[in-house]
Amino acid sequence: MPPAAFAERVLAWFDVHGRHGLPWQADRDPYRIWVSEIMLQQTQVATVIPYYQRFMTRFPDVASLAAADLDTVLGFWTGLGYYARGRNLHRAAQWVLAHHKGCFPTDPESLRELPGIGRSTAAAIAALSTGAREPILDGNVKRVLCRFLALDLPPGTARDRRLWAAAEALTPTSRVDAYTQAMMDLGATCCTPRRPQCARCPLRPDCRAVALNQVESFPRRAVRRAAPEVAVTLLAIGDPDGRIWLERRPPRGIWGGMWCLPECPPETVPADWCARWFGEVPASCAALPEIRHVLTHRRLRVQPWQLQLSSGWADPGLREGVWYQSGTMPPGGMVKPVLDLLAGPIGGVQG
DNA sequence: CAGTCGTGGGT
DNA sequence: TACCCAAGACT
Repeated sequence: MPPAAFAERVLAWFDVHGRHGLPWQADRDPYRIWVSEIMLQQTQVATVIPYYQRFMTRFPDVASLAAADLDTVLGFWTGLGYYARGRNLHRAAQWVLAHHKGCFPTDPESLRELPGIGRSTAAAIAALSTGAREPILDGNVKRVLCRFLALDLPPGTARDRRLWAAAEALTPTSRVDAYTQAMMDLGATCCTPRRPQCARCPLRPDCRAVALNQVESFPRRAVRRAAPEVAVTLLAIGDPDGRIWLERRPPRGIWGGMWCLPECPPETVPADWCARWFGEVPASCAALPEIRHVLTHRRLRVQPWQLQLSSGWADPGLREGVWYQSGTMPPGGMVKPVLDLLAGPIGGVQG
């Protein structure tokens, strides 16, 4: 099957069955496309849409994003996960202001200089915003090509080399923007990881995985170890005004740059920790129901404690953070377990 | 280069 | 329930 025929079939399918009304498809503004591509990394379309709408309303152009505080940006990223994307997005916007006079680049070389943009994302932005012939290789395309070629290699650089070569060879010379969107749509809605709808696939007649009757065997999966369980103790310390103490997590690592309840080291008694850092033994100290929170590489057993300070001048002095009134504007991005606690046990009781 | 980085949804 | 995985990039 010649490459031109491959693209023709994919495009014909796309014209009828592709997704055409997505919020980031209204125009070819590279800034808008960029934000969508970053949000869509490892995140499904349905999850992204509300976040994208809010984000674009608050940051309609790269200048407004660059001018904002990182806290404000991460506030709009709260709940999306992989918060390095938000941090990189903010840094990249400032890079564009400094090095491109606020005009968002569309060539792959300039795009690759921006933090958070790898080879595939750079190609996607270029292809979608200008129609340049730049092959992409995201998870959708990898799955489609692994099946079409019955490529029986484990995940890794060797397989990626083959897939990039195939993607390059199959990318057409015209309608590249539509083709790029088409391949992603095909993978997301037809050539799905499980229960693929091969009967509706334009590539079925020439799909080698179909010929082998082993579509779901491709792509080969990585052997993955179970995420280890980690115990985390979070302290919800209330002041006499009913506010909760929040701290910003270090810029790297889990929940980097996000606001969270202070972590009490294991083997340390919460009341002692409070006395150590707040100079006051709390008037009350009670354990709340454990929260189980799953991340990619860890399963957290979050043990929250609720502590109440009685001193009218309670001020940690020794720690960086803020007193947060539940229900008001958060100081920045908040992590999911803390959101849950503030919406439930903490916010409800403390008001 | 293998490990790291969130969260929600589907099965 | 406990997996799997979803428009990857970075170290």
